[in-house]
Amino acid sequence: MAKTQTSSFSKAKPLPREFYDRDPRKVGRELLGKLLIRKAARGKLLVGRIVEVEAYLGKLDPASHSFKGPTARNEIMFGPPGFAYVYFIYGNHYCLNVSCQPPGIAGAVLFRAVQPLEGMEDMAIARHIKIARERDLRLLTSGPGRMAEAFGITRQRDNGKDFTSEKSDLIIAEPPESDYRLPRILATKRIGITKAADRRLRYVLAGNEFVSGPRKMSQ
DNA sequence: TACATGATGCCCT
DNA sequence: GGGCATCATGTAG
Repeated sequence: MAKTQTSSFSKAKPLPREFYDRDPRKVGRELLGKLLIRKAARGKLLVGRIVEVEAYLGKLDPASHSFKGPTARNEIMFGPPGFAYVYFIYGNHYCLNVSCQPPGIAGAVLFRAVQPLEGMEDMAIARHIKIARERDLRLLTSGPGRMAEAFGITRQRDNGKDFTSEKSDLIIAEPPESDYRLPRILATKRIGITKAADRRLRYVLAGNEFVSGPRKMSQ
């Protein structure tokens, strides 16, 4: 592990708006392997490789928050693609999504887990946990609520943020070239929903340690 | 104004 | 594997 003075991720450029201007199923699959980057205070970075996402298909999808049409909470999903939709759930947790498809058409991809690559110390502080061994790293970002907490995501701070702006402190970028080869992608049922529960709209990187919940095809 | 619900995680068996 | 904390939001009244 070579320690570098400046992060190899500091020059990462956000993916363009067009990337998100498509069906959430396509966006979700293609987000796997990409980097979620939070530019924190004093030039510090939090970086994770996206390993698990779920697609939500707006008015075509009873499980989507936007199924019944726009409200104050979900309006971001009805706006332009590439913006953060953050919601609070179960009285405890925030979950991070990115809006997809053109204005007027709701759709989103939920980020469920990333593999931490940089800023693990700060993530551990944000999560209020200690990392004693390698396998504890899972506790940082495996699961949507954990991941959001590790990255300091809140609705107040991040809802409506533009993932595609160079000025944004929350972006998604292509990993540096040659650094990574994409594994196989598995499509499984989504987690924790009751409506449209049989649709395989959860996408995970096969065999990745940091995927939350089932890592194989369920039935 | 009241109430039911939930795209979760943690702790206890 | 199961129970539960805890509150923003939507919907009904």
